[in-house]
Amino acid sequence: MLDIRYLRENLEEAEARLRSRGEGCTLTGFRELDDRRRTLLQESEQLKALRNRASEEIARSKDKSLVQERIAEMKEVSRRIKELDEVLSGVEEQLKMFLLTVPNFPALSTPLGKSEADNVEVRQWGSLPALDFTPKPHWEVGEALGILDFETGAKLTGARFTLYRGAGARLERALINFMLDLHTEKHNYIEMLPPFMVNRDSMIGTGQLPKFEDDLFKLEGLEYYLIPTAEVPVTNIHRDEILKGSELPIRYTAYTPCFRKEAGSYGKDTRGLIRQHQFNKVELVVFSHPADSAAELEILLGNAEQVLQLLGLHYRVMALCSGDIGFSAAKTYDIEVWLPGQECYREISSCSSFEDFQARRAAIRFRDGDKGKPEFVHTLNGSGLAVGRTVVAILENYQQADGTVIIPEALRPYMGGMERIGR
RNA sequence: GGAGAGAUGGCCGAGUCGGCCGAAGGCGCUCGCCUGCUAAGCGAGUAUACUGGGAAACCGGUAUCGAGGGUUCGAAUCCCUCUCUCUCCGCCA
Repeated sequence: MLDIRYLRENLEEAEARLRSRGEGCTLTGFRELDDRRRTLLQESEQLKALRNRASEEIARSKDKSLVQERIAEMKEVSRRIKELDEVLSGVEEQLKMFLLTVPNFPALSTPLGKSEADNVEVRQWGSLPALDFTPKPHWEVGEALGILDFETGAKLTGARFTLYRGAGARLERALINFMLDLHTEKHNYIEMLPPFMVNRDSMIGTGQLPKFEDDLFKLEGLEYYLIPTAEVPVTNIHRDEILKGSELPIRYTAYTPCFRKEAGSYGKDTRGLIRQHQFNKVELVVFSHPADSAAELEILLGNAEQVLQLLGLHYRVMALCSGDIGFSAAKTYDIEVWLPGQECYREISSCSSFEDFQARRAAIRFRDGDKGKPEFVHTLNGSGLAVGRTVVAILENYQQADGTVIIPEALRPYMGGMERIGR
């Protein structure tokens, strides 16, 4: 959510900043709604002040006829207040809905651009694997090894669900543990295991709702949603709290499955593990002092990159342009891993700073020292990494001519010493 | 699922027959005093949001005692609904 006072005082500037996200991001109607609200509020509050004074007078006064007169007057005042408050709460609801559906401002350091094509490559790490045969896509590798079973996944549930078997299941679990250990032991994150369903307030807090309901799985008969990312429960841990400035930055990591409807992606990435309705992810979440959030984003990105480096997987880092960053994000880096079987880079992590956008929605604040006003923290998060896509990258990059897959060294301790997945 | 108890400020906890209750008291915390040091003691302060005024310090108004609604001139206090927590029984990993 954007700062309503900033909008009030800098509406033109605000619109200009939003415009870099593309068409359709306007603030039309804000001024009128905001003015209307304040006019109604002032009138209502003045009447309430009058009523409070009269009520006190009634309580103290011994003059019966004066009391009767005041009561009669206040009866009318109360009726008027009720009328005003009904209109007011309607206007406030509209204003709130409006504010909740306006996206974040892109950060100044976010490159300007209209689409994915305008994203900027920041760096590459490693090099393309030298394979002396034609690499296969991971679904072929995985099916041939009997470790990925798409057909049975579809039988059990439907399209975009996969059954992992044997070493495949083990590989997924190994990666989760490897990532969590890395982030907790080397990068100072505290491990969390949150609920995989959250309520509506949590979804509003991080920005999934009210605008993106279509992407979420909702439980029948309950206001609970399956989480699309651990970002939601983990960021909301501190919803409605005032943290101590000295506690910041707070770093949490969490493994969770993620559930996404992937509405509007019909026909896209239909084969393999790339786009599933359910996938595993290890997430990194940081609550930062506002002054440090830019530096924290670089640290977070580095922590995610470390996973790929230890696994020896070639990748590039892209700075997303203003037209491509997500609704809540001010700045986003995507890490794209090289997939030789498909001859392309694919997103395996997305690391973002939301600045105070989520903090304002979720009321996550901090106070420096003991006096001083509470301020909104900055929130950040990133995948560290998407586990299913890491399996994809390993299968494609470490496949051998004979169809077996070498297990990256760093992962072997987590695979019971296994060095290679064969038939 | 059945029966009962509860939800008050950072924490504990009071709140009488509805008014003088943003809310006693204690703890904690902050500042000051005092004492070789520490502990103890003494004094003062210590919620948040919205809103009006002001360059600001700050001053005024409104709201908030789990959430929402109702009764009333007036609700932490009375009534209704919901949520959550706890205890007992049942069931269950």
